[in-house]
Amino acid sequence: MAKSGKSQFAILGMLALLKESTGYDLKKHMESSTQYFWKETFSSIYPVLEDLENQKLIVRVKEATKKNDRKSNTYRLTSEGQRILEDWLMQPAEAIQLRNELLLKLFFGNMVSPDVVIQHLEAYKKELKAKLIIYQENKNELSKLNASESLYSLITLDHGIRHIATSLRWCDDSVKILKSVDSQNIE
Amino acid sequence: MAKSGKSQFAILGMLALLKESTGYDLKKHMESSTQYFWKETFSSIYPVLEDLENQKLIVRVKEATKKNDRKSNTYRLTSEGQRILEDWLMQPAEAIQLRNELLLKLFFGNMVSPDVVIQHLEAYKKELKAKLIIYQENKNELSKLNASESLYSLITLDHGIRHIATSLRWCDDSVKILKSVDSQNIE
DNA sequence: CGGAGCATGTAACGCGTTACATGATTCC
DNA sequence: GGAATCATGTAACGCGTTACATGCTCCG
Repeated sequence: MAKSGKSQFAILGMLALLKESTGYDLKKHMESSTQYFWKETFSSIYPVLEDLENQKLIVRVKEATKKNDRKSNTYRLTSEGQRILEDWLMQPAEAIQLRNELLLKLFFGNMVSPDVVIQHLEAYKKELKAKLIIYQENKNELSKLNASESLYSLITLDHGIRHIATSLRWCDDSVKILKSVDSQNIE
Repeated sequence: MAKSGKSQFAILGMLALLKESTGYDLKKHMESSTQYFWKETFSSIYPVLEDLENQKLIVRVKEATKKNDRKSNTYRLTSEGQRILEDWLMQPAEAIQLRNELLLKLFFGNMVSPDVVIQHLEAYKKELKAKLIIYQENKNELSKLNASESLYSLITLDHGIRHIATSLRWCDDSVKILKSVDSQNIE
């Protein structure tokens, strides 16, 4: 019953990292670390947490007893939860199948003016640049920690940074191509 | 009623490209062109086609009359469909929010042996290499056409190829890092 | 004759997202 | 006092995926 999927493992993993956490805090930490490849909403976190508790994969170490500190539920992994998490970590990851609306629009680019396509690319560039700044900041922060703590965060973050750089170059090159084609048509 | 979302536009766009097509053929063409950033299943295509017809965005130009050629329905865009498609093409594309299971597993990499992580990366590399070959073949095919026909296909395909190349390099570099860390711990 | 490919659909399910709803606490 | 943040949840919806179900035709 209730959610099953991958959210479960994302939450389990995050809980393992934090040792102890509330649902709220789990989300905050995801926002500052996994946000670019994994997000959860409160609407999935709380039911999943309940589910996980029912499955004995996590335990509530602090109850929301109406009048204690901040009416928050704090959870911790059980050894069974630890085992399930490790099992999942060892399974091969399923290939992602993305739906990229920008690429879909570009693919149909000949149905509109090249200017429209160029505008889409420019807007995308803007997004990418903003993201790049954030990622670079994150990277700087992580670099201050010792390697054993930040190793895997840095590897995943590096993935993001490299892909942004690649996208940025692709945007620039594509815009150039479109502009040159456009000017040829005008002549 | 029935599907709305983006599938609608993907199908509308593909129909515009093909001028006339059956649902089956639409899917075949997507498989050989947009598959790496957009896919549709028969279970979505047929209901969407019905929906689109009800909305007068497409018309059935050949009916499946039990005993005509192959009992297939052939559709074509209406001018209204053309308009709706162009409207959508001009709207800014929504940012994709991906869920990348591989990255999630890597992020939690310190909970398992580095070998497990390396295996994930190697498996991913294998996938990427297989894809790269297909994309490169597609690119060769497209290069034979004249530029105006293949321009946008090449741009989107190029996006895929570049990102694969980037991922491949990232995998290699990450494996190297993990192996060096691993050997340090053994000492 | 048999298998691959053509062709169309339905039903159920999974599962994430959005909107809705509430209330305490901290800080300015 | 009021905004921002902490904190938790429910209900409905959207919408894609999987499994199921069927039948023709072309080719060897």
